[in-house]
Amino acid sequence: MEFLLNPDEFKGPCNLSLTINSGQTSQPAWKENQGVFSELVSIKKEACLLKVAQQDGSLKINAESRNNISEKALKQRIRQIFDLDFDLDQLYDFLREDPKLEPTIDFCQGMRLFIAHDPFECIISSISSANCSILRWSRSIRDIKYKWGNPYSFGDESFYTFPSPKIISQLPEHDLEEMQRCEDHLPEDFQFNNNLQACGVGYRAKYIIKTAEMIQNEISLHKIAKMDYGDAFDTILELPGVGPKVADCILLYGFGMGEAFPVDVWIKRIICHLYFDGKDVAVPKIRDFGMEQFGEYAGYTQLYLFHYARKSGLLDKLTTKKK
DNA sequence: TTCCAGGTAGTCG
DNA sequence: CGACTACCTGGA
Repeated sequence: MEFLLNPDEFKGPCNLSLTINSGQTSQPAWKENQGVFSELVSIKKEACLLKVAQQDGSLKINAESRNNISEKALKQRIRQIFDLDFDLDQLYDFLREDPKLEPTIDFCQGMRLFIAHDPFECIISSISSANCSILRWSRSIRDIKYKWGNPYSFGDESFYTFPSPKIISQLPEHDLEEMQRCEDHLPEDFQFNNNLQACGVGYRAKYIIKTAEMIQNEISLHKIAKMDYGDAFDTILELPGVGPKVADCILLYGFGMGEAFPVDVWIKRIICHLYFDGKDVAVPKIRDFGMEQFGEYAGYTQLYLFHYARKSGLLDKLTTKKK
């Protein structure tokens, strides 16, 4: 199935590449080939290979699946993933009211939240991203999918689903545990690599396993999606490896809760520079400030400020000045 | 080679 | 509460 999603079907501009490549921690960037972005996405429980490309202001959508999917369900999913129901022009009106935020508009024209297509994958990605580079956690997620996800082939391309909470919860944590579970007689120099730590997640392996177990047994993602932001925040904070920053990333990029204001060290530096005269203010205070100051636009403001700071050279200035 | 980035959990006051 | 530090790993 192939069709165009025209600009009159969503609110404000949409820059696909900017949205997908802005380093949001919910999911690794989608596979790109000559401007076409592809990913295996579940639509009404049906595995579907989505291909999305920018065509002027429109989005060109191509979808393949074993069984038929209605165009309506497909469109709905696309709107959700790229946050197309959010009115960017309204955001720009808001940003223009603050001279400190106004410059971000030009740098981020058309950039939207890139909402995770799989909330569980988003949670594991976010835990893996804590204290870690984008390159490293993206690799880990890729390895996890490759090792334990279900493969789907479309033409000559292969994609893997992200494994379920049940599967992750039962994985060996590291080499030693994998060795202990193995009853076969193996050569002396056998390399154990079917464990989580072998995917480069480091000490987060135990958090990931325990989190998967809790999601499997006691915490319903379905319910979190329906909670208000405050309750959802308190609930996912219970997951091991999830602190305030990761919780806000999950709620923003995984569940589309726009009032979340994830504060990492970069955002802290940017906010201290812009709003506190370069003074060092503690992270929890920055979070309070952001939520109070930016309200329902806190999430987008965080996204825009970060991208703006990176592209304008402000970020470099803040690191070398070390303040 | 050593050093360092970068959130969370744990400990201590 | 706030301040401090260990934690895996990969890139400088």
